[in-house]
This record gives sequence, C-alpha cells and structure tokens, in this order.
Amino acid sequence: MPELPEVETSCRGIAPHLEQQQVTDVIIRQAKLRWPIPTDLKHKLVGQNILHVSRRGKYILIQAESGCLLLHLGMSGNVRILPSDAPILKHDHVDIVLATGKCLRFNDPRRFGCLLWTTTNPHQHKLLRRLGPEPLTDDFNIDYLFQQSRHKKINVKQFIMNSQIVVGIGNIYASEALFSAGILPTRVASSISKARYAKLIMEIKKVLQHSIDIGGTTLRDFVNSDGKPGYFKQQLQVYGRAGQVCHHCDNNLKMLQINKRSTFFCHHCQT
DNA sequence: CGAGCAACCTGCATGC
DNA sequence: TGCATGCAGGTTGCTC
Repeated sequence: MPELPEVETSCRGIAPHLEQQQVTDVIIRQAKLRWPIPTDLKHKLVGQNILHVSRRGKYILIQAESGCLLLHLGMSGNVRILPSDAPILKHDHVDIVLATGKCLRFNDPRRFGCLLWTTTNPHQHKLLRRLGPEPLTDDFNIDYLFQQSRHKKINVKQFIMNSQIVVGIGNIYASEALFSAGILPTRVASSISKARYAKLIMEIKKVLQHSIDIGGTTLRDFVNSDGKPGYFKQQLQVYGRAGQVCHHCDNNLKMLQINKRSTFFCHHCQT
C-alpha cells in the first residue's frame, strides 16, 4: 500500500485520537512481522500517555513518555482508529488500546511492516539515522541532489528511490515524477544536468504534495484511519498504464523492469 | 565501496 | 474446480 502520501494521511488521521491519551492495553495477535514485535511491549506502554505522533520517511513515530514506537506499514499495512471491541478481522495483528475506549489497530496481510520500541532519540535509531532529507522540505534542493548524483552510476529511478538520498519516493511516484519531469527512468544518475534535476525536484514535490492534498492514492487496500477507503487511482499519469495512450502525446506507454520493479514511462515524452 | 539480488509474507489474477 | 505461476505499494542485509 503505502507510499509517503498514504503514510502522511494515516499519520494525520490517527494523531488526534492518540495524542494526550493514555494507553490501557496492548494486544499482540501476531508478533512475527518484518522484525518481531518486542515481547514486553505491553509492559513498556501500558499506563503511559502518548505525547506526539509524527512521521519520518515512511515510518510513523508514536512518542510516549518513556520511549517511542516506530511503526512501518510495509507493502500492505494500514492503521485504523476503532472502538476497542470492534470485530477482529484477518491480519489485525496489533491493538494499542486507549483510555478513551478506542484503539489503534494495525492490519498487515503481508507482514512486511514492523512495530519497534526505542527508548532513545528515535531519529538516531538504526533504521532512521541514515535516512536522507524529507522530499517536501527545503533540505531536498537542487544543490543537494545534484551533488549526490555525481559519480552515481545507477539509473535515476533507483537513485531517487534510495532512502539514503531522499526518503518517501516509492515505486508509483518514482514513475510518475520522472514522467512529469520528462526524464527516462533508465538514465544514469551522474549524466543528468542540473537543470533537469531542478525540474525533477519540482515534480517530486508537486506529485507528493498533490497526493497528500487529496488524501492518498489507493491501489488495492488502503483504508483511512477513520475506516473510509482512499480514492483516486485515476490521477496516475503512467503507473499501471502500459499499452495505454500517453496523456501528453499519441504514443503508447511502455513498461520495463528496473531492479525487479515495474517501471512505466513514455518513450516520446521522456528522454 | 557499489551493484545485484534473496529474503521476509499473503492475496489475487491468470492460465492450464 | 483445482492447482501452479507470477505479480503486488518496501526495505534490509547478504553476497560478490
């Protein structure tokens, strides 16, 4: 499921229900995720207030009094706010139960997500400390990206999907942003001009912000934290549209595999 | 060091 | 109807 806009949408959706609320129970039905959920998580969390909910890359940070939960939704995860006695569905792995009678329920069919606990600065956690800048901040700018691209022999798609370079650009938005910027995904990162990177940065910011504004792209199983389904697959320009006509010219869109991931582009509009 | 790829899982569409 | 196959939004961590 989640690309950055979906994670941001989830984060904003759950934050008002969690912040300044006390945790009364933690129910773990399936601890085997990408990494095991700490077995003593319940003892660490119960009784504590949740202070703040934020996002770093695709990680959701739930800051409590004595530590911080790191939540990643993987490929197929979602979080919802529900009454704590709401019926349990398949793959509902974890409930964080609150004194309000509601709970944060984490569901993840493929179990590529994770739920970890850290008692130190979460940004210094092993999984977060090497992450690149947030794409929607001024730290993600032309001087930075151009500098990073020099001497990089990989193609530009893998370059912008590398979370050490910049976080939050997943497989869908990589194709979308490169299409909007008119850059072939197979271009070698080090051979692209500064001017073209300036355009690419602008398009990355635009497509991510646009998706956040409408609430997150949904391909299959995104569910908002309120339980309302996401929407607007129809806004995608190229992703999933191989063989269909390009919206900017009369040619058919193409697909190829890059690093085992499907990649969509227009051979006429992108050079 | 970087590049390539195996691994972690289930669900769904497709083809025989 | 059943079974095998391939593919799916992510990321780490292993080899070479």
